[in-house]
Order: sequence, then C-alpha cells, then structure tokens
Amino acid sequence: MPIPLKSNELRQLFFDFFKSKQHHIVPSAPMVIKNDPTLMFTNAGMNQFKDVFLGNQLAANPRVANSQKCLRVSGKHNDLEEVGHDTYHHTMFEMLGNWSFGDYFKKEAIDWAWEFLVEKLGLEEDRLYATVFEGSPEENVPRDDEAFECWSKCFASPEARILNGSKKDNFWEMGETGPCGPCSEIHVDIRDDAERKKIPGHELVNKGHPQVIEIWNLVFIQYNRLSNGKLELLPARHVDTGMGFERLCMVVQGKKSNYDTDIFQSVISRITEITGKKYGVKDNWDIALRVVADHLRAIAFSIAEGQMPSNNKAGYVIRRILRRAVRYGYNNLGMEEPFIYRLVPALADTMGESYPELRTGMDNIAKVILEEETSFLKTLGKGLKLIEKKIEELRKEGSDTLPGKSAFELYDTFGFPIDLTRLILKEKGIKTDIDGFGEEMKGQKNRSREDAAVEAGDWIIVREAGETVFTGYNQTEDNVLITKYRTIRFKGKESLQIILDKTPFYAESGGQVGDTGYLVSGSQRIEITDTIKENNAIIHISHGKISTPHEMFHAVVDLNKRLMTACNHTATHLLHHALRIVLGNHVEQKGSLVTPERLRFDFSHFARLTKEELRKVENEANRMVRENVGREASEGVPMEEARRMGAIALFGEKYGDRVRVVKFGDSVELCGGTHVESTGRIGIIKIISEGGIAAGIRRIEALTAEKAREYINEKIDAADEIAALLKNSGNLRESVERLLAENVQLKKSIEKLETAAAMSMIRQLEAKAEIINGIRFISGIIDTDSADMLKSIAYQVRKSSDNTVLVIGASIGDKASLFVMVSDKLVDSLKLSAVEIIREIAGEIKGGGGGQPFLASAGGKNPMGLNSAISGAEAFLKRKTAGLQV
RNA sequence: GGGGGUUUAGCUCAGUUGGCUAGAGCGUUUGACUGGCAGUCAAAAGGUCAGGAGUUCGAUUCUCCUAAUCUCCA
Repeated sequence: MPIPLKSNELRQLFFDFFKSKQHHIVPSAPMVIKNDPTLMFTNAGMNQFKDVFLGNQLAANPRVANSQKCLRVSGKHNDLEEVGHDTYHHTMFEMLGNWSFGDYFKKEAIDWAWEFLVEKLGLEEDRLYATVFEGSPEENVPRDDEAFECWSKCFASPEARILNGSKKDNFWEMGETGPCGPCSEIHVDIRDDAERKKIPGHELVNKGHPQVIEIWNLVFIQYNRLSNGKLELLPARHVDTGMGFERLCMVVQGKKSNYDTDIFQSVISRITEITGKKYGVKDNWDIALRVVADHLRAIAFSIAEGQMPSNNKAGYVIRRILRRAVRYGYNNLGMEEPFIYRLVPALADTMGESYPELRTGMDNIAKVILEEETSFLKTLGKGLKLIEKKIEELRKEGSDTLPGKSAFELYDTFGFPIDLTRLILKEKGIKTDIDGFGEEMKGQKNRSREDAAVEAGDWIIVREAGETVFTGYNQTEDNVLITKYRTIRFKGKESLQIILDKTPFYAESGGQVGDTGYLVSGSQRIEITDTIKENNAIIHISHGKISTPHEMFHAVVDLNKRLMTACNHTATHLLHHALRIVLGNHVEQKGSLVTPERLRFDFSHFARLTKEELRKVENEANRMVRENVGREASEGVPMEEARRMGAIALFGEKYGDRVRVVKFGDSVELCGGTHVESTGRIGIIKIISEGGIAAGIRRIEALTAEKAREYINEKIDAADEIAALLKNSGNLRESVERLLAENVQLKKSIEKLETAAAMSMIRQLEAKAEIINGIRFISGIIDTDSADMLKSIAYQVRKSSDNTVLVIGASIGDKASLFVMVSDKLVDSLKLSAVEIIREIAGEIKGGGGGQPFLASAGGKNPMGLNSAISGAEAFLKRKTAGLQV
C-alpha cells in the first residue's frame, strides 16, 4: 500500500516531480472567469491555456504544471445534483495537470504519469488500468496505437491492463468546434482483495463503480474540429492532462471515499460539533454532511475571489450552491438557523496554507454566507406559507395531487425547492405531479435557449497571422489588414466579427467599454459599432459587409468618445486612490464600469459614506486633477515587480502574467485601459451618487469633464429657476420651507371651506326637498368644478339622513357629472338602488355610469340634459314607489 | 439576456368580477389606572396605495411603459 500523505504534502510532491522534468509551476488561475462569454467558471485545468490551444496566444513556457481550482455546476459538466449522494462528485475540486505546448507528446506524458504514480506514490501496478482510443472509422481516425505502444512498455502484462475505449470516453473535445484529440485514461481499482478475486477489475473500468475509478486523463491534442464536423490535423501538437486531486488523495491515503480524506474531515467534524449529527450513522445525515462540506468550499473560494452570491450569472450559480447546502442542512440535519458561516474558520485551517486568500478573507466570507443563509431561510418561510395555502385549496377541491404547474410556480417564482415541496406534501398525504413539473421546466429552458441561440459561421481566413497587436495606447488611427472574419446570427440579427493583424481599437475589458469608429479602404467603409474581447482575441463588431477583405484598411477610432472614456477611466483610478486615503486601505475595487458618459466604481467598505466623506473623496481626487500629474504606463511588467511598485492588484489576473502598470502620482494600478496623458485633461470630477449594492460593497457614480460641467450647470440652473419663481435672492431653503408650511395650512382651510360650502348647499337643497311617497327627495344643479365636491355632498347627506334620495349634478368643463345617493335604509327596505336610478337617467346627459346601491355616479357629454335627468329621476322614483308608504 | 412575482402607515402584511371617500398587528405619541417601572385600557398621529401614461362616470384593483427588489432559466 502507498505511504499515507497529507493532502498538502501530496500537492507539493506533484509540483516537485514535474519541476524535476523541467516544468514551470504556475499558480491556479481564478475559478470565476471574467472575459469569456462561453464559460462562467473554470471547469477544467486547461481553461487558462485555451488561448494557446486556439492559437490566439503563444505559450510563455512550453512545459507547465499546476493545480487548478475548478467548479462544475453549469453547462456541459453539471455535477451539482449528484454531489453528496455518492462519495466522489464535487462542485469545486482541484485538478492537477501537466502541459506540453508543442513540446513533448505521448511517450513522455505516459512515461511520467507511470513514474509518478508507481514509483513516487507507490501505487500497486496490479491495481492500475490504462485505456486508449479504439478509433473511429467514420471520422477516419485510427486506433491510438502510439499510446498503446507506450503503455505496453510500462505494464508487465499489458494484455489485461490496456483497454480500448469508445469515442465517448476516449476522444476529448473542447467544444463543438476547435482543438481536440484522443485521450488515454488511467484507472485504479481500490477494492479489497476478496472483491477483486470475484470480479476482475478490467470488467469494471468506465462502468461507474465507485471503487474502480479514473484518476488521470492524458489528452493528446492533434486535431481541429471545423463547424462542418470535419477534422483537420494541427501543426502543433499539445498534451493536456488532468488528475482529480481529491481522488488521488483518497487513493494515496487508502480511503474509500473522497470525504474521508483530510481535505474534508476537519470541516465535517466541525459540522458534527455544531449539529450533533455524526458521520457514518444515518445515510440521510451523511449525504447532508457531504453536501455542506463540499458546497462550503465552492462558496468560500468564490467569495474569496470577489464573486458574491447574487441574482444572475456567476453570482447566481454561487447562490444556488449555497442554497442547496442550506436546504440539506434544513431537511436532513434539522438546522433552521444559519450555521454554514460558522464553518469558514475550519476550512481556512485546512486549505489556507495553499490558498492564503481564504485566511485573509475569512471574516468577510463568513459575513456574506451568514447574510445569504438568513435571506434564504426567509424565502423558505414564505414558501411554507404558500404551500399551506395550496394544501387548503386542494383539500377544498377534494384533490390529492398538486398540479405540476403549481409546483413549478412555487419553484420558479418563489424559489421554493421542488424536493421540499414534495416532502411536505407527502407528509400530508398529497402527491406532486413531477412529470408536469418537468414539462414546465423544459418549456422554460427552451425559452431561454431560443433567446440565447447564437449561430456562428466558420472563420474565413484572409491571411495567416498571430495574436492581434494592440496599438491604441499611443494612437487612435492605424493602417491594418484583416486576418479573418465571420458572420454571427443572434436573435435573427446578423452581425460581422472582424479580426485584424493590429488595431488601435480598445476591446471591452476591465470595465472600460469597447471603442467605436470605422475601417476605410480605397473602395469601402465599414462602421465598427463595438469592440469586444473573447479570451484574448480582439473582435471588431460591425453590421456591414466586407466586399474587399484583402485590401489595406485605415482604422479610425471615434476620438471624442475615446477621450471622454479616458477621462472617466483615469478619474476612476483617482477616486479609488482618494477612497483609500479617506476611508482606509480596506477599500478594494470590486468592479467598475467606464463609458464615455459616466463612470461607476464598486468597492469594499462596511458603511454608508457620510456627506463629509464623499466631499473629502471628491476634493482629494480633484486636487490630483489640478496638480496635472502625468501618466506613467509600463507594459510587460512581471507581476511580482508590479506588486513591489505598490500596484493595487485586481481579481482576475493570472499570476505569473506580465502586466501593465498605470501610474498617476501615488495612484498605481494594474490596468489595461486607456488613460489621459495627464490628469489636468479631466477638468473636474463630480460624484453624483453613492449607494450599497451588496453586503459590504458600496457603489459610487461620477461624471468628468464636459459631462460634469453640464451636470453642475443644470443643478445651478434649477436652483436659479426656483429662486426666480420665488422672487427670492436670499435664503432659498427658508422660502421653500415657509411655502410648504403655508401649503399645509391652505389645504386645511380649503377643506374646511369646502365642507362649509357643501353644508350650505345641502341646506339650500334640503329647503327645496320634496316628499315623494314618504321619501325625502333632494335634487339640484350645483355650481362647482369638482366632481369630488358632489361626492362629498352625497356622503354628508348619507350620514345625516336615513330616508333620502339625492340627485345632484354639475357641469364641469364641457361635460356633465351626476351623483345619486340612496339612504342605506331605503336600499334595504325598498330595494331601491342608486345604480338603477343612474342607469335610468344617464342617457339624458349622453353618458353612462354605475356604482354601489347607496351611491352611484355618471358622466356624460351633454350638460344641457342635467335638468331633464333630474326630473327623470323624480319620475322614476314616483313610479317605483307608487303605492308604497314608508 | 429571457420568463414569472412583489412594491399599500416607521416595520410585517390584509384588501375576492373596478365603487364601503384605504385596513390589521407591532411600533410611535398622548391620556387613564400605579408610589415608580413593567403591564392593561383608551385615544391620536402617520399613506402622492413605487413613478408615469392610458381605459372608465369612477383605478390600490384593468392595460402599457419605467424603476427597485425577489425568483427561475441560459
């Protein structure tokens, strides 16, 4: 059996081994991906080298090894719902890998894998199996004999140990198109000897047995898949390997489950302490313990990288993972209070050595998790209430099944998990229509997919070229050549994507929006409406057509927009610097948006900024503007040196990268954006808003230059206009306050006067009252321009008399308005209805109306008809009550 | 990016084909009982029904737009 190693030691051993094979060890790239529209999270070790494989970028080093944090929760690899139910799926995991970029190929990759596993780690040869690609005649790809040969030299008895694998298991593709190739997997059989005697291991390889598992996949990239499905050979061949770190730990530590390794055990024992539920006692508990331990890692690492839980995109995925953990804690462990946040210190203990960001960010991570837990428990509470209601309804209908549509509504609109719905209903003896639920879900997915469908054509290569050179830092025009282009169909709209050999156009990145402008040649002009970055390629977006792709083009960036954007970007740096001076060094950038119109800056800070603080920040930033500090930008600076210069690092940098450092006086930042040559150009910075966007994160928005001046002038103009309206040149505030107080007074006295006027009108009307069959009938036309006045009179009379029918009207503007009131008692005893009366007479004023039995109103176009309407009402009342004596 | 929900008093929320000139609980203020506090009882204040436009005699209620927020999908 192998020597049991601690996880931290094992990781180090892997690095040391490949270092001895001349590999350069690189740190893990961030798990949350910033500028790739096709991928939200790193889901495989190769992601950070995607550009190298695609040919967008040259490899800095032909041999590299690393341990990469990965998250598999969405898209093609979605393991989320599996996690916890078995002992080997994870949301977040580490992938150990070694890489060759056009350097060594199959032989070395296989030899070293063997050497590491067998010689370094001491895995037993008779527990190992290798698979090779069996070939695919229809694709015209032969069996991978080369890999077979290599493996034959490793195993003592190759026949039983090397197996053929299908296209599904042994042909690796990055996506629908792009680099791909056969792969060779190493499987290990960790069953006990008795089991192994019963069934030979090779029968269980790739059959989903939890103890006969793949631990290392060696991918040999040698083809490129075109959009028509054809394969072409690549000029440079690469090796991409991936070994699941948690599984390797399990094997090396002689455990039967990833969760039994030291990586998870300290967290699990902490959960046990808090919940009192021990591991290995009940299946239900074990599942929940695994879910919580796993999800905690994914969440904590994301937050440490600056990705907060939120309601869309990557943040939403994180939220969903956390909620799943809360759900299992709630269901299986009976935890109705937040508790996951209390596990953060235990995690930082185990993994903080290799990932120090867990230690430094510990308090913040716990705070964010607590907040999320609390809010989700609240959501659950609301859902429970809704379910109670549904149960009531079902009982009334005598139904024993909750329709799929209702279950989906609970899930879709109120975020109440379907499994909880099912469980609660089951306890009450009610079934849930899960098939119906699935149907609804499918519908929703289709809607989203249709919406997001992008049809990308193949790249049309105009000329071979490497990575696009960005020339826009020092110029906004350049003579360029088109290297390739393609058309994209999105929501029925066609657009053109163009890649150039070099370009002055800045592609959207780091919060700064992409440049606009045009390309022009002797015979045509192409408008560029946006510039974006996919991976590292700079893509120019246009809606035109290219008729002469081979000509030389003159590329021209919209200079005015670029300048305004530059002002805003530099201002962002100055504000960042000023915030750190005024509030302290805990202020860190959490996101930004820089457009020609305005800038937005999100940063970490615990409290609302006071007016004084905001003013101080603005003053400090403007002081730097007035000092007219010059720009010092240096490109290709090694990360380590940039740090020494005091640069404020951002999330999303790959460590070891060469970076660009932008310096204005004491403000030093890593930044790829475009800036003004000196701060004086900005003119003025004006902060226009401050607010919170998440726990511990604040957002400020600001304007610069012309836009700031316009803003300030608008404010001054508004104040001037108000002063002019008030004919006041002194204290505006006092005047307005006095005006408001006066307004309240006036409203009150108007109300009084109106009631008084109404009362006097009522008295006049009452004086003319007639008695019709024992009922007091009051009517008249009132001189007023408010229908509310009529209404108010009607209510007054209703309150003061229980034996009255009132019909009043008024001409308001060129329209007529009528109100009919019938005392409640008459409504009851005589079945008289104001609605009936109003319908009878509304025709006289050419209108319609309605209301309630005691009060109805009507409006019409004919004020001349008011009198006849009233006499109509009188006649109606006489008819209706003839013979009745009250 | 697409779908659904929510927005009513300081807080938590009712408001059933459009019509009782918008309600409850908690909180606030005042008064009474009490030596004081706690408590009980009584009363009062507090609302542009998120904002805008429309339909209608009449809109918190219906339609459209905007904003904020929640939630699901991508």
